[in-house]
Amino acid sequence: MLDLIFVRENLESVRTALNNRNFPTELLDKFAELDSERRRVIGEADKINQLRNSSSKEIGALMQAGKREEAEAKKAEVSGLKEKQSEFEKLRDEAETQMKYLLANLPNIPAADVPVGADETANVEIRKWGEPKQFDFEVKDHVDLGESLGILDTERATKITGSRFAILNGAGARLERALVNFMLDVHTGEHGYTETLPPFMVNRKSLFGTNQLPKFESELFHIKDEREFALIPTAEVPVTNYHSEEILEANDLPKHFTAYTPCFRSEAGSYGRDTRGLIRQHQFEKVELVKICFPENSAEEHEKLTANAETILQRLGLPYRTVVLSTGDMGFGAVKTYDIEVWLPSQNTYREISSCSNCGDFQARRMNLRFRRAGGAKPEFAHTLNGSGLAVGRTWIAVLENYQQADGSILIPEVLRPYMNGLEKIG
RNA sequence: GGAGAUGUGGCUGAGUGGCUGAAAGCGGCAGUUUGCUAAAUUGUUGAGGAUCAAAAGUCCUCCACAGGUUCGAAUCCUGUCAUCUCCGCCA
Repeated sequence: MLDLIFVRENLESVRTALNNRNFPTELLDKFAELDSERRRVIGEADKINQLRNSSSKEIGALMQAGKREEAEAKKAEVSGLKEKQSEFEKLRDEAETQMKYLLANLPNIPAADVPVGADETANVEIRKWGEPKQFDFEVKDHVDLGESLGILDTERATKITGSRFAILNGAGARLERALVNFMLDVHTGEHGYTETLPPFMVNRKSLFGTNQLPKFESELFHIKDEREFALIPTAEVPVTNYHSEEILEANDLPKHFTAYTPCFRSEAGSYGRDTRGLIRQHQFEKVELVKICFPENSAEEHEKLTANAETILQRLGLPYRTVVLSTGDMGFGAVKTYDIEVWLPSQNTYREISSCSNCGDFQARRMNLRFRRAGGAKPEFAHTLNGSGLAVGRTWIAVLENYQQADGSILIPEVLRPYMNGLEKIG
């Protein structure tokens, strides 16, 4: 959420930012009018409240002085105020709600160094690691590999649940678990993150805090229950909200969390895409990285977080490239986003395996996450960052495809072998 | 699932209708004192919003949350949520 006063004072640069994001600006067109109306009705409501408060005090004084008749006269006078009061409070609440709706639906302002462009074609590759391996046989994709090895079963998952679900078996399930443990060990042991295991369901307030609501309701799986919980689409939701509604001490910052969770996405708008295999599932596993930090450090923390995610791919020996998303391709709440894309031989291309975003104070303002600098300073909004470190399902795919052998077996990357009971090869 | 209790500021904890944005203590901050540490002592110390060029000042809102009663509510009433205790059930 953008700051009200910031929008008021920078209306044109906000408009430019929306245009660069291919975002409609009609909400913004209503801003000035709504802003002055809001201030007007707040002023009116305050004035009435002030009159009521002072009159009530007078009544109290008169009662105490024993002047009953005067008090009764005053009472009659004040009771006439009630209607007017509730009328203006209603107007005020309405204006506040409308302003909040407007602000809640405006995306974040991209950082100055984000490439301006309409879509993903304007993304800029900033580095590349590893060389795609040349195979001297015809490569198979992860579905063919996994099913012939008996470690992947999509048909039965469809029977049990539905499309876009999968079952991993035997060494396949073990590989998934090995990847999770490997990632968590590196992030906690070497990168200084604190492991956390959050709830897999969250309330609507938390979803608002991390921008899933109000705009992305349809991408969530909602629990049919009067409590209105939803399954988490990413651990970013419960973990970033960890300190919502709090004022942290300066020496509490920065906070670095890593969390392994399943993620649930309805992906309502993507029925035609990636229908085969594990690329796009309604349920997938992810190891997430979340940081809460000082505003002045968030850009640097963003670089480090991205590097932390890349480390996993390097250790696994998986070729990847990192791109910075253009203004037209980046997410709603981000100031700047790096996507890490892993090489998939079967598709002969790089595919997203991690998305690392600096959200600035956008989420912190939504969830009222603040900190106080030493010396009793005014509370300020913290900055929040998040990134996948990594999407485990897609890493599983990348391992199968990049480490496949001519006979259809899978060589297990060295770093994973200790997590797989020393197993060197599947198949 | 059943029965009961409780929800006050960073923390502990007073406060059963008006002078309470809220006693007291702790913590924090600033000063004084002490050779240092520690201690003592004085003062100060919540958040959001409106007004204002800005600051100061003034005003409004907030005692879990949402409603209600009243001229007036932290205080009375209703609902929700959370926590605790006991019983049941379960991993």
